[in-house]
Amino acid sequence: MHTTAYQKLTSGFYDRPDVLTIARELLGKIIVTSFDGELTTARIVETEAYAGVTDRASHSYGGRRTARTEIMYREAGTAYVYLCYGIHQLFNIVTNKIDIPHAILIRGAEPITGVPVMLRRTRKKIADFTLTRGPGNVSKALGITLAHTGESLLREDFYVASDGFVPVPEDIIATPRIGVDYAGDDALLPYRFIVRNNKYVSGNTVQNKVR
DNA sequence: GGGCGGATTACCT
DNA sequence: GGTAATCCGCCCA
Repeated sequence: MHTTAYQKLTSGFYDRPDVLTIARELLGKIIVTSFDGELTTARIVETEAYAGVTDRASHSYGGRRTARTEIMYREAGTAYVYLCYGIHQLFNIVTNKIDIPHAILIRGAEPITGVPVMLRRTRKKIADFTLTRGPGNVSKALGITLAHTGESLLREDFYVASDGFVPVPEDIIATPRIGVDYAGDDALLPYRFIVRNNKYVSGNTVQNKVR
């Protein structure tokens, strides 16, 4: 498997005003990491949009700027990685203009290349659907850590690409986001995008409800 | 300087 | 369905 047919997404893909459109279009795209010469790739099947200062579920709600959230205000195509529950490192992609803190959480992906490397990183023995299902597992399998927060996705060893595949519209479902009950009414917004019937999508209960 | 809780996961009953 | 694991970020003092 070579990456020569992959077209790296450019600044223009990320630098657009509608974070929901970008989150939807990221379905089917491929995350590529080649840290320490170890190539791992996986096709995105689940995303969540976080719509900046007006979104109560977002870390940047109300324009909050801290050492951690500062990354969200950077240029489109920057990686925002943060620690959740003291254990899991969650990978987001910053979108829109500088100072507009939109971000998209990558919640699920389907392994393509480098499964043995992913198995070692996750300390799993078998490559079942849990390998890259759920945001914590996606980062772990692809080797994405807190050290990558603030880094550009336009670089050579960490980016998102297209191989021309696009899910048909009927296979894309929008649902409420997972684990954001604290956000009041905003927890009900359909800002989560999933590929229908894909086993690498988390939260199947919600998926079934929406069906 | 201290206390609390989370954009989760895996393993338990 | 319940909960332990595990720790940084955030807020308040």
